[in-house]
Amino acid sequence: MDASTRRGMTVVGPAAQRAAAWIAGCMRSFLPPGHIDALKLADRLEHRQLRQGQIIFTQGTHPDGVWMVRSGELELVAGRGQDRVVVGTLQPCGIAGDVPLLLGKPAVCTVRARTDVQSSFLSAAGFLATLDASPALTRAWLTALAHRHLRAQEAQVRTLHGSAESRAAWLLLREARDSAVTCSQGTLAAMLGMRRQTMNRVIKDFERQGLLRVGYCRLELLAVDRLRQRAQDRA
Amino acid sequence: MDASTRRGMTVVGPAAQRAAAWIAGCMRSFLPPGHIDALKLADRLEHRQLRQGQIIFTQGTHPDGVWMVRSGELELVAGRGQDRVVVGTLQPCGIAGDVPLLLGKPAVCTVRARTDVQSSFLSAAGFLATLDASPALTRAWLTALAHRHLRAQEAQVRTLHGSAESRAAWLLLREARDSAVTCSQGTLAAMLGMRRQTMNRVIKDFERQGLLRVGYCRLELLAVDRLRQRAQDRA
DNA sequence: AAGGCATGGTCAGGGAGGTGACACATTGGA
DNA sequence: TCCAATGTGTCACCTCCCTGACCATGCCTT
Repeated sequence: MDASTRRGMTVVGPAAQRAAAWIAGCMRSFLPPGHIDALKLADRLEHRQLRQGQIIFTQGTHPDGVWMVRSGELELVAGRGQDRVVVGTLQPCGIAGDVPLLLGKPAVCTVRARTDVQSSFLSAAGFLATLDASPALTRAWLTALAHRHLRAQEAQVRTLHGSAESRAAWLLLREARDSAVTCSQGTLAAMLGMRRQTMNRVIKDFERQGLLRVGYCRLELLAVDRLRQRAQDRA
Repeated sequence: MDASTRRGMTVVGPAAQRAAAWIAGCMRSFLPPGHIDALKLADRLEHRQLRQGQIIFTQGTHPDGVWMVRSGELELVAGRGQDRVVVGTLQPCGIAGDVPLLLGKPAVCTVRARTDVQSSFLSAAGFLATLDASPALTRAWLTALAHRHLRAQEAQVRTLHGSAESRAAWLLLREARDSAVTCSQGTLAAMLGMRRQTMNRVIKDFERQGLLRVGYCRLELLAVDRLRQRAQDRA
């Protein structure tokens, strides 16, 4: 924890300023540009590094704060073993833990670091205090949550119907960063409620058709346009 | 439209007061009790009656306001024909249209009145102005949206896995009002991404086992506890 | 270098659910 | 009162995906 974050609200250290700049970047579409309130939030943040595989909170428990992803990826998991379902992933600027805190209910998902993750942590008290202190941030948070909700609804529409091929193509396009998807085929399957074997069959078909290249825990998308077409067939 | 809603913010008519009481009831878990801001919102509301089957906005268009359900049921639909998917339903206190307005994006679902519906309508401008004017209401709205988001995530977890039986049992429990589900079997099937025939098979099985009674566009749940058990088998 | 563990690749068999079809019931409006 | 639209009930067929199994490969730790 940076000493400058201890000095209170009036004096703001360089770490907090960097954090504020990052937050403003994250919420650039949700906050009036250059709004000073980002600093109020940045001041309460605490940097946290997560190792790959680390679990930050578990299904059925109350998170003790909010995590905001700065780099790396988190995944939201429900169930275990054969019934493991990956409800979603959080890439940079993603937020975890706020919904259970707002509702005072235990989390419905376990949140796990898929890669090493740099994150900003905001304690439960700090989170609620920030919302009370800054209407502009509350409004921005509302918009950010609306964004996540829309994404979840889209996912539901896509996972309810369509062949394994079309759903897989859609998922790959959604999960890609720089035309590459970096997670195991088993995890991809768990995002669509299908089995590893089925996902592997689809992926190898795609590879044979030159749509992508397969590596270890890595898929490189070679023909995004043709994949997009596959995603729309029999939607 | 009530004349009293035209008199401005200072004088509040009885209709607005009734609306405020209703809103306070809806958001009782989200707003500090007795908070005066409910009146600010109630003052902008306009009563709207919807006939069964009426569509209030369509997938791909921009809603011109926010609808809040006072009685009856709305359904959120995506796709058409064979690919029709029912993403969710809104029962009393449900809200439609706010997410697209907040994001400035077109709606991903068509919203349709499943029954005759009494609703309160809030224009787009009124909605945004209300959020700007009342931090407490913004905060309440954030919590209400968190609630919907949690519900959507639960739905996704349940629809990704499990047999037709367990998913159907879960859905019936969720959609029931007073131990009865009032919609067609086709619509129930569309909520789970399955076919009418499959849903019918499951329902008739349930009926043979005494779990429910089948009517025209109506299912009466007779053994909620045993249904709940069915919902957990092979989750 | 070696071992353990996670992941990738593949196959045969079986079953759950989709497909298309048809008859009948119910509802609500002309 | 009749008719069209919508919903219910059921069937035979067939496809797609799950199941369980097995081995190969890549990665990390010791």
